Amino acid sequence: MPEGHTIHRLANRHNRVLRGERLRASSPQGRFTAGAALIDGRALVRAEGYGKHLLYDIEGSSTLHVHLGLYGTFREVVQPAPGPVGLVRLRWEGTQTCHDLRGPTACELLEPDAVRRLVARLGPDPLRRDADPERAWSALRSRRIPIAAALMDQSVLAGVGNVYRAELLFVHGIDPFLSSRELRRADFDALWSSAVTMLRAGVRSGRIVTTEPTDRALRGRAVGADAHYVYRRTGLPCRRCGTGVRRAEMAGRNLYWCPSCQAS
DNA sequence: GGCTTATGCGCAG
DNA sequence: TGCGCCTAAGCCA
Repeated sequence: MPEGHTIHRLANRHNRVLRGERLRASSPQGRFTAGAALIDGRALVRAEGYGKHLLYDIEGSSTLHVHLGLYGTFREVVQPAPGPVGLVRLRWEGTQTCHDLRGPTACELLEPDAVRRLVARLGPDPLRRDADPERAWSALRSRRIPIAAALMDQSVLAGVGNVYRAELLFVHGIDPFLSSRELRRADFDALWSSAVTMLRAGVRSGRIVTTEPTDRALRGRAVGADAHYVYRRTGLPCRRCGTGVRRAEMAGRNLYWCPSCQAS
């Protein structure tokens, strides 16, 4: 769900089915009534993903900014759509499809200045063609926090969340407690390259599957925890060495790692 | 059907 | 550091 891959997948989807059309907008829940009225009947020029943020360029209006947070979801149904169920912050409708946004952290209209400020505080997004990995590298060098915390910091790297950070560090055998400024350049290059690959795979499939088929307990389709090396596998044997996967809390989030494969 | 947990993040203190 | 947001999947019965 909502790490960068979800956001870019939604942006792609919305560009495909909503772009160019005059869209009806409403807020059945009532928390975005004024904003919805401002974009109602206007055309979507372009949807864009930036890290975990969705930005919608609306013709003749401000930019619609959506952040799903932990709970937010966008659900699409074919028209004619049934009446909204539950707390729908934004219902956005084209002729063919209807999109219901529930539980977002942010759903607001932003002026160009605010959009620039938002983007300015984000690090490079591995899913964007304009991403400059050097910015992430220098951000890591200038900090003195565990690499596992740095990868979650959206001003260092935009789009990576708790699942990808655990899997990225495992795949490259990096100790999550290593100081960000001690990270070797070769390891950074490998991390960045894998982030691009993993996130792109997530955009295609809509799920986070990081394990290679040869590393999976079951052949073929990755199911549940089978899709990951260490994320949410506390106590289970590491797929590479058999050591029990460990869990610790870091900055209020669960961190998972193999103490044997990821030792400094 | 109910309970637990969560892929995020801003804010109070 | 801990809380609040307030959806939905996964698990159990």
